[in-house]
Parts: sequence; structure tokens; C-alpha cells
Amino acid sequence: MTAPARRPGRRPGPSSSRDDILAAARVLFGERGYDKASIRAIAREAGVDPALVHHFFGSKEELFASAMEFPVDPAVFLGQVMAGPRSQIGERLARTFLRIWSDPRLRPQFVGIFRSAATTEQGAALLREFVTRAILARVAEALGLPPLNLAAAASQMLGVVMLKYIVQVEPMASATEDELVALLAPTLQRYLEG
Amino acid sequence: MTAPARRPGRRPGPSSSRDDILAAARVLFGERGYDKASIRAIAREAGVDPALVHHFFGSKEELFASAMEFPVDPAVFLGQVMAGPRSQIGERLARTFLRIWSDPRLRPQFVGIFRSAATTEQGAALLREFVTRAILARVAEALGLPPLNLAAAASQMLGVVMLKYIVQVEPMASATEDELVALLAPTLQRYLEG
DNA sequence: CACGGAATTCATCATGCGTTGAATTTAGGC
DNA sequence: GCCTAAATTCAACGCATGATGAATTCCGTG
Repeated sequence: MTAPARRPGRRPGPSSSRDDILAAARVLFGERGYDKASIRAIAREAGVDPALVHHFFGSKEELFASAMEFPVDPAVFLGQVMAGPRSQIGERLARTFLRIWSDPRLRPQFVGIFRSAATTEQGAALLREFVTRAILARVAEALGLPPLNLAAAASQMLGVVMLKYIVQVEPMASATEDELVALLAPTLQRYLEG
Repeated sequence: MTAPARRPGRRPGPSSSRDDILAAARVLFGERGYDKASIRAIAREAGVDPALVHHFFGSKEELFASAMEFPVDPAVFLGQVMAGPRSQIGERLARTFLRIWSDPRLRPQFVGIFRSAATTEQGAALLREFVTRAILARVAEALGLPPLNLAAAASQMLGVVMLKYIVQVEPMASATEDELVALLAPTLQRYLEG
């Protein structure tokens, strides 16, 4: 009972292989980062031949791009943060951001993006473009704030997830959402007031 | 005039190869991260045969450990932060931290530690141990603060260097030390007052 | 000046990687 | 029921990597 030893050729019934590969890629890119997550390992995790990955996605870079597409619509995110009194925007930002990261279905993808941003220039460019274009530009305009203040708010949130989910330093790693919101909201509020 | 084509055997005169290798390793680990910084590239940068790296350091992991030893004495760092009125500790923390990161001789090493912490579990463990043991424990005791507050302060600083030196998002990337201190000091001060 | 040890290079190994092209099997439209 | 297109596997290539062991040259001590 070792390997099922499948024969080549199309498998009967409807195929979920493409989605299986994407799911496996999200998990492994998140756990190991771009380089150490090999196509072979992703294929193994998805129960599939490595060549099938290339058949569907062409190259590892394209696989990464497909798997790591931002799992959250920035417009929705910003909508939730903006909806409410300006005097509590810090709290809403902290809560919305932390809640998204705590979703176990989304986290591997975020961790993957984070890791690759810290690792490869191409990953850094991905995050840079996103932060700059989808967040900083829009919000700075909407709130009429110096961009540096927004960057400071972004840095505070990035630092928290780094400590909590990547490096996993206690007591940050096991802090509850409410504890963190209480701590971070005033900081973010100050940055977002100018 | 392509390759000097050195013959094997010891080279005349005093040898700086060991230090050359360490310096090259710091630069390349910092620029490319642990995995993409190959021993061969490090050896090339140091003007040396790859086997010499193994001769001196045994394995890539040991090279990394030797090259990435914390370039700053935590006691000295903490001394500078603590020396002065408690009401300005946030400003001193921000300034000391940013100044260390801005030193071009130290930065590759810090970037390397940061990158590897985000990439490999072994790197994360390195940073986790350091942050926990050398910083959080001592300072929490000295200041009588909840550890979570210190972690929050650490997260703010980590986030700033991530945005400024790793992802390099504008306007954070080209912000001056003074601008950042003015922005961050009140945040840190609040975390460190309990 | 002889000799042991340190420094240095060379050639080589096994491994894992991304990728490619051909072969095989099924699904779906005519 | 064909026949094209899609799905799937197999086998292999070329490359880069970390590591090893032997060979060569120099330094320092006696």
C-alpha cells in the first residue's frame, strides 16, 4: 500500500486538479516561502504529477501569481474601515485588519505574500505596488493626510502580524483580538488624525 | 584577462580570507536571503574557492550563524535607551533604533536577520530568542510593564524597518530620521508608559 | 633546513530543482 | 460512434547547489 501507481491519461469524472493545485500552492508558499516551496512538493500535496502544474500554469512564477492574488478586495476593506465616525477610525482599522488575518482560510495566503515580500525583490514589488496604489494613494486622498502618516499606520499593522504570525513572539502570538485592538487603536487613531 | 587562474596551495603573505568570507556572506545573506545566497556566490564575492568556505565554517548553516551574530550588544543598546528621563524614553528608543539601522555597515546584517526570520523557521527562532530573552524579558522587568506593551513597541519598530528597508515603500523609504522620530516617539512613549 | 600544520584549489558526487515533449486516457460536440 | 481537445502521467534534460576528499603551496617552529 505505498503509491497508488496511477496510469497516465485523463481521470474519469469531473476534475478538481486545478483548484487542488492552487490550494496546495497557497499552503506551501505560505509555509515555506517562494523558493523552498517546490513545484514537486506542491504537486505531491495536490496528489498530482508535477508536469500537470506546468500544464495549467505555465511556470512557477505564474503559479505564484495565480495563488497569491490578493484574497481581499481593497475596496471592501476600505469601505469597512471608513464606514463610521472618524473619531473611531483607528479602532475599526485595527479590528478589520486583525480579523482578516485571523481567518484560517486566508492566513496562508497572507503569510505567503508577507514571506515573499521579505524574501524576493519580486515579492517585495508585489506588496509595494499593492500598499502604494490600492491603499496609500486612495486613503491619503480620502482623508487628506500626509502619506507618511498612513505609512506609519501600515507599518504598525505589518509589524504586529510579523511578530504574531511569522516570528510568533509571546505574548503577542497568543494575544486576543480585543487586547490588540485596545493597544493599537489609539496609535492608529493618532496617525490618522494628522 | 579573464580569470587570474590561481594555483592551489596557500597564498603568500597574511591571509584575510576568513574575514573576507564573513563580509561577503553578510552582504549576500542580506541582499538575497539565506537560500538564494549560495556558497558559490559568497566565495566568488570573497575571491576564494567555494571549498575554502567549508574548510573554515563547516557548513552553510554554521557560516550563517557566524555571519549573522547580532552586531550590536543588547546591553549597550538598552543602556542608551534607558539613560535619561522616563518621559522621553519613546524618543530615545526610536532614535537609537533608527540610527543603528541606518549605519550602512550594519544594515546588511540586520536585513539578513530580518529576511531569514521571515523566511525560515530557524531564522524566526533566532529572532524570537533574541527579542524574547535579550529585550522583552529585561526591559519588562526594568520598567515594570506588561510584556504585551513591549511587544507592541517592538512591532512598531519592526514594521517601520520592513516598510523602509525591505519593501521600500515611499514615502517611508526616503523619510529622514527626524521625521520618523517625530512620528514614532509618541507611539512608543504610550506603549512604554503602561 | 626539515617538517607538521594551515590555507587553498581542483575535481567530483549526489540531490533536487524547473522545465519540456511525447505518450496515454477520458470528456464532449457533431 | 467519431474525433478533437483537454487532462494526466512518464521519462528525461540541464542546471545549480551543498558537500567531500585529495592534492598543492606556504607559514612557523625546532
